[in-house]
Amino acid sequence: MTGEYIKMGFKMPAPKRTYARYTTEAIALLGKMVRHGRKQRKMTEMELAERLGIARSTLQRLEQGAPKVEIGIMFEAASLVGVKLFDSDERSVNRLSDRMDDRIAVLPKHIYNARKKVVDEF
Amino acid sequence: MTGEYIKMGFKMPAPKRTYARYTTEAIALLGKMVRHGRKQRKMTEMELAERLGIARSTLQRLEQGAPKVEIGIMFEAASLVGVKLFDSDERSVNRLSDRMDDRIAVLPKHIYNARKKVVDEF
DNA sequence: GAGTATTGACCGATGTAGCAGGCATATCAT
DNA sequence: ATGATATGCCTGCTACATCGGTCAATACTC
Repeated sequence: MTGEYIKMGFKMPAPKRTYARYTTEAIALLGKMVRHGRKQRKMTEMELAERLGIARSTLQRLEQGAPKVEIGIMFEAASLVGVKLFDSDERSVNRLSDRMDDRIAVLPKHIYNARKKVVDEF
Repeated sequence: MTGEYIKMGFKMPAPKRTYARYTTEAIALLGKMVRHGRKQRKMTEMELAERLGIARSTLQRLEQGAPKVEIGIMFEAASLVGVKLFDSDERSVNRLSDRMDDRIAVLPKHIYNARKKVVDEF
């Protein structure tokens, strides 16, 4: 029979997560921008890490483009060294956020898909 | 005397991390864009979560703008629902990445700050 | 050149993000 | 109206990201 689950007495090792190349490169680019911005401002890794409240090792992973750093840390680092997210200032981000709310409000609250027939036949 | 450290016999609770308002709102905006993109494509939370290989609860935190989601997941989600990071396509990101390398190569490898006199005097 | 700060690369311990799952509510199709 | 599905919100468990540290190599100042 297909489609059944087997109850294991132990936890299976987590399948390694994969990322699309575009994702990987976007993160790497952001990391490089942070590094560039940091050097332009003549900050050492240690200084920036301290201002961010993180360990130097974490900042290193961040600048190297590790996909598993907290987005909060990454964005905070970026803005701290002068990398503009969204190519707009704070107010613009605010307005964009509100406009997104409006747009979402227009869409249906729930999404209903074509009923999936889980008949599992052939 | 000031500036001394006191060795505690136990570990102090981690000081809660704070984020600049700009950071918080930038993340919230990205989350809303993901939600908007998902609904436009008529995907349910469950569907998108499965395609991303994450739990629905994680996707919810992501769309709500939680600062502690992995940047890899956030970016993957964004590109999966059609949110362009960097306002450019994949090739452009590649070129930008290379150009960042060039720019960084021009800067000094190490940053040397004015010697910090840790004399702790007054 | 000597001296020193920065960086790159590791590593063990531990707090915590993500996961799995449950339940109540909202909102869609019929 | 009724049933079905999606969403909001919550909780305990576990793997792993972060922390804090060390060491060697680099490359800056003087």
